[in-house]
Amino acid sequence: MTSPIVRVALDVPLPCGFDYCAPDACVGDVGRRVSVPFGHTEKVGVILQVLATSDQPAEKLKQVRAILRDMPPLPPDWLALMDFCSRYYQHPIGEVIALALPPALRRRAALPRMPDRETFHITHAGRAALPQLAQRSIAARLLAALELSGPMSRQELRVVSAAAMKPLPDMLEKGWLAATIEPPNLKAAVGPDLLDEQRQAVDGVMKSFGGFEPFLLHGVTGSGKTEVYLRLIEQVLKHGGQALLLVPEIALTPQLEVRVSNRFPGARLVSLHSSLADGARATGFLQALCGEVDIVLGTRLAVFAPLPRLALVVVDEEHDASFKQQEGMRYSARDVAVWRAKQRGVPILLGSATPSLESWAAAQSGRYQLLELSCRAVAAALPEVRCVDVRREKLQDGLSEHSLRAIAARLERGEQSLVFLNRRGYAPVLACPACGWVSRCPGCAANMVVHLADRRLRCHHCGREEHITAACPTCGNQDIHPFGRGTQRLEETLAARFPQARIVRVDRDSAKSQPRWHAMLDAIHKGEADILVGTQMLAKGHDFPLLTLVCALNADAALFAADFRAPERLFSQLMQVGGRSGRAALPGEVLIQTQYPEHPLYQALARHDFAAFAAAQLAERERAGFPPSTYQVMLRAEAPELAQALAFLKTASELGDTLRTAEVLLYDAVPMRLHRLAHLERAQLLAESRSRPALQAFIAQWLAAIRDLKAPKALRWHIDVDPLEF
DNA sequence: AGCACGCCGACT
DNA sequence: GTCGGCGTGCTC
Repeated sequence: MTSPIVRVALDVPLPCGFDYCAPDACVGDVGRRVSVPFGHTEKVGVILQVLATSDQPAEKLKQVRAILRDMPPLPPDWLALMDFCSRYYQHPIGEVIALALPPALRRRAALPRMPDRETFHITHAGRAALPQLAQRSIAARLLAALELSGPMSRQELRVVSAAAMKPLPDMLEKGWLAATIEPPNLKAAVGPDLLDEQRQAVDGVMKSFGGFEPFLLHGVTGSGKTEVYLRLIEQVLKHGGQALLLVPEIALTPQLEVRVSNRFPGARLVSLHSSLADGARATGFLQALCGEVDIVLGTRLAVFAPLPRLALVVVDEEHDASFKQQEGMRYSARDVAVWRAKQRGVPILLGSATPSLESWAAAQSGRYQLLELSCRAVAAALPEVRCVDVRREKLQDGLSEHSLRAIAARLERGEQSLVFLNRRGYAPVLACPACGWVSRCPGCAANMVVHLADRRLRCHHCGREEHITAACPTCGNQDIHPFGRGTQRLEETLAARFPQARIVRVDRDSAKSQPRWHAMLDAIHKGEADILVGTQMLAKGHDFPLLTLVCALNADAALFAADFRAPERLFSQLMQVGGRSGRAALPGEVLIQTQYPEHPLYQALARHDFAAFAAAQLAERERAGFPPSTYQVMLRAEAPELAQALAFLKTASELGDTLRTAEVLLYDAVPMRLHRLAHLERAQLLAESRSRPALQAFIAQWLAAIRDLKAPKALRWHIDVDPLEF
C-alpha cells in the first residue's frame, strides 16, 4: 500500500493544486493547513483533497513537512466556496484561499490566543482541600478567592495571583476546581415598535428561515432597514444560528457595531475588515470557524468567514460599489454572499434605498422577493426635491441665487445646510491663459488638482504632488489661475458670502484622520456648524438632526458620461445625500442645480420614484444590450506603451474569435477612459453574452490560451468578471 | 509570484 | 580573472 497523496492549494498564481506524499494523512485532514516544500522554499497551504494516486509521476512528488492540526479543518462548504470563486472569477485556487484566509493563518506560526470564555469555580473537593493547603500558596489563594467571590475567568484569576496559570492544570486534575463555559446570553434588548411594513418585511423573511430565499429590501433613508435586520438577527440568535452582516465600508462598521452590540449585549459579535490587526482578524476568523460567534459584521472580506451555523445573510447598501474588489481577484462580495446563501440553504436579505439595477431586475422578475419600506420611520416626510434651473439664473461662484437664499434662510432659523460637491481640492486645474499650459499629471491622463491650503498640485489618481509655482512653467506668465471649483474653493466662497456662518468642510483632505473625522461629526451633531461643504463622504450613513437643506452642485456631468452606470450612481448618490436632510422633526429640502431640470432622472428623483427611474434605465440597458440583460467580462492590459497593451489585447481577441461561440460577443480593444495611470498605458477588451454559462465556458478556455501567450515583460493583464468600471 | 540557473560588462 | 545585470523557466 502506497502513501496517501494530498492535493494542496498554495499561494502561487498557477491555476492548479500541488500533490504531495503525506504518509500520515487521512480524509479528516481535508481543509487542514499544511506546510510543504515548494521549489526552494517552504510554504503553508491548505489540503483540498486526500487521494490514493496522483496524476503526477511519483518521482516528482515531495513529502509534506507537517500537517498542521492546531485548528479545526476548514469545512467542506468553505472549500466549496473557494472553489466557486476560483472558477467564477477565473482566479487560481491558492490565491483565492490566500485572500480569504487571514494573513496570520497563512504562516506557520503559533495561532493567536483565543479569548477564553471559560470560568472556573471551586468544587467540594476543593473546599475539602483548602484547609490542608499552606495559606500563602497560590492554590490556596485561588481557591479562597473562588470561594469568596464565585466563578472567575482566567483573567480574573491572574488578578488574584500573577502566577495563577501555573498551578491551574494540576488543580483541575485534582478536581479542586472545574471549568464551565457560560452559554452566551442571546436575548435582545427591547427595540422600537415596528411599523406595518417593517413587520411585514420581518415576517416575510422569517417564513423562509431554513431554506434559501433571496430578498431585496427596498427602503428609503430613514425607513428603518437596520431595525428589520436586527429583528431578523434576534430570531436567528434565538434558534442558535449565526448571522452574517455585510456593510460597504470600514467607516460604517463601528457605528453599526455599537448598534448591534447594544441590541444583543450578550451575543458574541465579531467584526472583520481589512484594517484590523493581523491577530484580531485571525482570532475573529477562528472563533467563527469554531462556532463561537453569533454575529459576524464586516466589509466584503467577511463574506469568507467560515460559519458552521449560518442561518441568515444580510447585505446592507447592497448597491454600493465597495462590495466589488478592484484588484487581485475582482469579486463582488454581494454576489458571493448570494451564492453562499444558496449553498447553505439560508435566506439572504439585500437592503438599499437605491438597489443595484441587477438586484432590482431580479426582484422585478420574481427571482428575488421584493420587500418595500415606503415610509420613513423617523421623520414625518421625505424631503422636498427641487431642481434649480441654472440656465435662467446667473451663478455666483457656482451657486445660484435660489440656493444662496435657501442657505440664508437656514442660517436665520438656526438650521444646517449641506452643499454637496463631489470634487475635492480648491480647483480641478491650474492653467495659464497666455500659452494654454494646464497642470497635467506627467504620469496620468488627468489634470493635477489645485490644493491651495498647502499650495500644492495633487493628482487624485496616482497621488503625485508638486509645489505650485508663481509663474507658468512654460512661458513664465505670472498670471496663472485655478479654473473650476472644488470643495475648498466652495468653502472660501461661502465664508465670504456668509461671514457669520460656521462652515465645516468634510472631504478626504479635511477628514484625513479618524479622530479629526469624529471631531467633525461630533461638532456637526452638536449644532456647532451652520454650513457643511462636502463630497460623498458626507452622504453615507450619518444623520444630522439639524440639517434641513441639501444643495447639490455640478451633478449634470454624470448625465452624459460614457459609462452606462453613471446615471445609476448619480441617482443613488443624490438620493443618499438628499436623505441627510430633514430626518428629525424639521422638514427637509433638496435643491439640485442643473441645466436639465426636465431630465427624467431628476424628475424621478423629485418624486422619490426609484421604480420609475429603474424601469427607464432597465429598458435602456435591454435595448443597448448592457447588464443586467447581458453578462460581461473585461480583459485589461497595462504596459509602458499603449500600442503594447492594444497589441496584446488584439492577439487575445483573435485567439478569442477562434474559441467563442455565436452566443459570445467580443468588442474591439480600446484604451481605457483614464488611459494612462502612474506611467502605465491601459486598454481593455470586453466580452459579452446573454448566457452566463456560455460566457463562463468561453472565458475558461480563453484564459488558458491567453496564459500561454508570450507578452512583453513589462505588460500586465487581468480579467474582471462582472466589471463595474469602464 | 519567487527564485533559481544562465550567459555578457566594469571592478578589487 | 570575478561580481552582477535581468532573460526564461519551473514549482507537485
